[in-house]
Amino acid sequence: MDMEKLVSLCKRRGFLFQSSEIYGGLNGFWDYGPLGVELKRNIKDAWWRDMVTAHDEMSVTPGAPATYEMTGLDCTIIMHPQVWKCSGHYDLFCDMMVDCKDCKSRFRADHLLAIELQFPNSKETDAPHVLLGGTGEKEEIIERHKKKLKKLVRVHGDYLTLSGFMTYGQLNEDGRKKFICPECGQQGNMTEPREFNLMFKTIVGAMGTENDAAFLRPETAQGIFVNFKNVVDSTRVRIPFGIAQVGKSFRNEITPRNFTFRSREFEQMEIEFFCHPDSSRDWYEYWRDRRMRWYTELGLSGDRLILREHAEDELSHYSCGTADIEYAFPFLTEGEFGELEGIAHRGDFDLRSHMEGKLVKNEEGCLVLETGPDGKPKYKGSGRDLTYRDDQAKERFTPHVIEPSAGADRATLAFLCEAYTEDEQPNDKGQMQTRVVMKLHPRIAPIKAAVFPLVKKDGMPEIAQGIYRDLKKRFNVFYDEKGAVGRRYRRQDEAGTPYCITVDGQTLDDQTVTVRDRDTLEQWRVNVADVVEEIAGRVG
RNA sequence: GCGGGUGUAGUUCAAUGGUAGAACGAAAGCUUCCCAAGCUUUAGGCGAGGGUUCGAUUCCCUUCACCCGCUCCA
Repeated sequence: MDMEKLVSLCKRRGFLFQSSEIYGGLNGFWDYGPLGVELKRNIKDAWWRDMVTAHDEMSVTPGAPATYEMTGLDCTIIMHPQVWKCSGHYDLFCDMMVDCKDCKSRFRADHLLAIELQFPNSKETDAPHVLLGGTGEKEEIIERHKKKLKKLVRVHGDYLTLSGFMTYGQLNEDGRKKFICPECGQQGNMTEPREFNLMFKTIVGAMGTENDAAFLRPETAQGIFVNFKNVVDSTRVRIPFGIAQVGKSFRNEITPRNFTFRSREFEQMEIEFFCHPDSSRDWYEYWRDRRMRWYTELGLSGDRLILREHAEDELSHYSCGTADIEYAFPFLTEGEFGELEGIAHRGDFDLRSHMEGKLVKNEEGCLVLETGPDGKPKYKGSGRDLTYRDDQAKERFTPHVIEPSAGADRATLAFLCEAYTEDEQPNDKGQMQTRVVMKLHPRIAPIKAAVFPLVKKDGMPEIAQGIYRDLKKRFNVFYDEKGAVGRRYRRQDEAGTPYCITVDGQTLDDQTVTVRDRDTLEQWRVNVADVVEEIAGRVG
């Protein structure tokens, strides 16, 4: 499928517009049009209903290790700045970056390492002093510069590497002059480390200063963690249980690209599922499979949708298991997949972070409090007790967290891509014509049914309008009496409307109307009185 | 952020240093008994800002956006 065709259909039919388009647009921001807002809301509603309100906490859901409860939250976008310091986002998202002025490569100042070389056997008193730049292991960095090294060794003899890495950020001015770019080999050509903010910064208070800086949330999850105790205290939920939240998040992405796939303002659908450490692995597997099934059931086909378990070395420092649900978006190259949702086993990292302060992994692989140069905690936690007391087992523990975190905009985009179909259908003269049809699952289709009088006379519009009013009480439906009926059908095809109801001459005799299926073009007759139930039974 | 490409009507595209045309779409009317039909009519555009020029949609610069590649992607 050609992405340009989908983008143009989205604009033409009102699924998606560029934000602030009349002013030239704004990179990384998109608006949902009249059809798009319905589609996206249907997706969010389906998610909320399937995950939260329709969840049966009294019986064991198929595949689940036990019964569990689900509840929801809606937290603010701006939160206390300490939240992001303890969660690790502040350090991670507010980076110092270094660019090579020559080849324009960019590196994180704290990831760009320097290996210092000495040439003790050199006959020259002013023996060359170089710092090899690079990322990764020492051997990798030396390998990267091997050409240059060979030349140096020929002139100056063998070299010694001084022990210990230094990051570029730690180098003094002299060191930076001797630093060699790992990409192009130019020496002393890097910029100073510059601030690079992936979190949107704002000021709280009309007279606020930099001291009142706050951030728009880069994820919804933290609102759930900091409210964990509130939920436990106010709802009588017992572990295992999950808290769901749908809401906007913001990231100053370096390269927003690929339509809405990487936007700077986006909406997440997240669950933080709290369970006992001993059963966390089982719950992780449950949520991984449960979430995968959700997409499949709403129409994302098997071969374009994959579940990808992360390799050990790909895991975040706190995670002991992560899987991505990925979709083969048409704008990606063949064989590539884009992430729709990540299901992460986060252990007790988050709750502990907000109790104790920002955590890091030590040499033994254990999470410990990160300390600053003065030996004190770098970022202090809340000090609140976020452990959980199981009265029945008479046990107190810090719950482990399973996090299925889905992108609502990415899901919407995937459903749009999957739905876009072109087929050949005959026109009224029997000639084959290309038909564009959005084969959206009826449950998420923006318009559930359209009602037409076949022609605008003989009382057909009146009957059709009556059916329209009845349907409108329960569904988003559309009425149209203008022009040829074939044109009206095609319009609905592009909007993804699964059913069209047409009042014709026979209606006047026997009170039946035709129902047309969007995908098969089949038509069958239904009594006017049964239309609402007919549609209800089909759109769920 | 870098390199390349592209910005003309709602969409897809033309033409042009002398202020723009088509197709489809949209709207109105007539006609029409089932899949973008026909006839009539209407509305609608040079991404933005500078510069060169008597005059710029066209040439130049800047900027913004989109596409491709690189980079990045907790």
